[in-house]
This record gives sequence, C-alpha cells and structure tokens, in this order.
Amino acid sequence: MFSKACEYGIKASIFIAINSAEGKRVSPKAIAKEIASPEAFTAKILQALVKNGVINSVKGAHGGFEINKNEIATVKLSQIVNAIDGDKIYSNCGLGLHTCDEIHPCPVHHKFKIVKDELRDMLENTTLEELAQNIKSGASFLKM
Amino acid sequence: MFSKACEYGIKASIFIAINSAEGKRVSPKAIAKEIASPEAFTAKILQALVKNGVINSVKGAHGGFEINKNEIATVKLSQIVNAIDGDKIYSNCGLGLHTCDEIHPCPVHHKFKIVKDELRDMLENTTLEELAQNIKSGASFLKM
DNA sequence: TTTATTTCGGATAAATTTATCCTATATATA
DNA sequence: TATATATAGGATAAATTTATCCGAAATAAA
Ligand code: FES
Ligand code: FES
Repeated sequence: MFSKACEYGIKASIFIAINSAEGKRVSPKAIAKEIASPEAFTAKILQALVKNGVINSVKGAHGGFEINKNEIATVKLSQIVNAIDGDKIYSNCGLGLHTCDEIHPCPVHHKFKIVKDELRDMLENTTLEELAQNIKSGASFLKM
Repeated sequence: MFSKACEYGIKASIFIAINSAEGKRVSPKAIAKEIASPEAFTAKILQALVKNGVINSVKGAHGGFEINKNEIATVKLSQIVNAIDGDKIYSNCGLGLHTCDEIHPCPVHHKFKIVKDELRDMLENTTLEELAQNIKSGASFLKM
C-alpha cells in the first residue's frame, strides 16, 4: 500500500511528535531504534520531511528533529504521505492508465473511487497528535 | 496500490473474458497490444494465472488463453489479485509491522482496517463478467 | 510423421526501491 | 576560536520489481 519510505516516515513522525510534546529533540539513531528501521535510510526520509515542512531539524550539538508543539495537532497523515510518496496513491489510476478521470475510466474506476476516497479521507482526517496519543497510552505500537 | 504485474493481470483477464464469451482464444501478443503492456512480461503473468486456475491455456496451433464461458460470471477480482500479489494488500500491516492484529496494533490499524475492508469487499464482489460488460458497452477502457 | 504454431520456463537484463557509507556543513559550548 | 556534536547530501551498493530473450515442450493440421 505505502512504500517502505512512507511507512518509516509516518512512524518516525509519530515518535518525533511524542518527544516534541515533551520538548525533546531526537536523532535519526534514536528514531531508527524506536521504529526498527535502517538508520541511514530513515535519515534520508527525515530530510524529505524537513524539506516539505512537516518536521524541523536543528543541526549541531543538542540538535535533532522536532515538530513545533502547536503544530502536532494540525499535521495530518496526508501531509506525510504526500511529502514522501506524493499523491499518486489516490490520484493514479488503479489499473495504471495514464490518467484517471470520469471521461476515460478504466474498468474499476468507479469501484476504486470509493476505496481511494475512503483512504484520502482517512489520511486527511488523522493528525499526528491523535496517533501519538495512542502510542503514549499503550493502545498501539511502533514496532514488531 | 497494486503491482504492475497485478494491473496487467486484471486487464488481461478482462480481455480474455470478452473474447472467451465469443468463443475466441487470445495470444499474449494480442493481449499485450490490447492492454498496452510489455508482451513477454504479460506472458509470465498469464502463466501465474493459469497455475492458479483463473484462466486456461491451450498450447499449439489455434491455442491461446481462455476462460470457461460459465466461469466468467464467477471469477472475482480478488482471485486475480491473490494469484499475482497474494493477499498482502489487505492482510499486511499498513505501517509494516510484522503482524497485523488487534492485540498489537500499529497506530493506524483501526483506521486502516476500514479502508482495507472496503477494498477487500470491492475485490470480492466484483466479477470479470461485470468488468467485461463495461468494456463491451464502451463505458470503460483498457488502455491510454 | 512432419511442419507450423503456440504456451512454458529458465536465464538475463534493466529499472526502481531500499539501504549503506562517507564527507561536508552547521551549531552549541567551552 | 577550537572542538565536539549533529544534520545534509552525494556516491554506491543491495534487493526487488519489471522487462526481455530464447530454446523446450505440446498440439493441431497437412
Ligand atoms: S481510470 Fe482507473 S481508477 Fe480511475
Ligand atoms: S497492525 Fe498496522 S494495520 Fe494492523
């Protein structure tokens, strides 16, 4: 469904959100350990998230990755996915036609639309805060 | 969402269904032309579909690929997807955890479940006959 | 039985995604 | 300013997916 890069990006963002809420910055090393991902690859993904304004980075001693405390509640899953995989997951044709639209639909277009809309809604209506809260409460997990 | 192999497999199956309804067998060459896919790669996917019993093949002169006329209405999209990509699309964890279940869920598990169930329902309730009909009537297209 | 036809299947190759490594660049602090 | 610390980013490598090629095996028809 999502690329590995995107999976890591989402999990990393959640972990950063949890720490930023406590005023702590985190390193790629700490992130990779927490989400069980390859460190260097994760670092690359973090760069993409920084470039897209989803998270902030601070270089140098006592640096690390963080998210503005007051943005944790506003960052949506869709922003993370978009920063890494783009919007192809809900804009591309499910059967690979060059364009996906009503005037030249593939055989599954209308049925797929329902699934894609459901997915888009879900991604656009889920915030980092919500996901971070689930981890904090022990209701969900970032690895294994 | 789906692999290229799966996209080709679905489109190929629809084209075969259309022709089988008229008692005609089709070659990988004709299929690849109709669905705008690489011929040799498409042939490999057809082999997988044959192995999984989704379509039949007949070797030799006047051979080709076909689907039993009375099976066209019973073959579901889910069978094609399963034959090629397996069931990972709705059984794997959306964030890549080793297992996806209620007792050790990832942060998006419950929200993802809705999307995955919607997708599964769609694939399990869509038959080749229905998709072939849409192509025949000109309501949908297999390429471009 | 011979020939033409057509799928099967193994071996490769190309492209993309995933992953690693190393150096440059920036920053806090002593 | 010097030093230690940390992210940025380029160059590569490994793994997976996508794609190609070609000979083997099967089959229909002459
Ligand atoms: S045209 Fe295929 S999903 Fe819209
Ligand atoms: S555990 Fe992640 S989707 Fe179920």
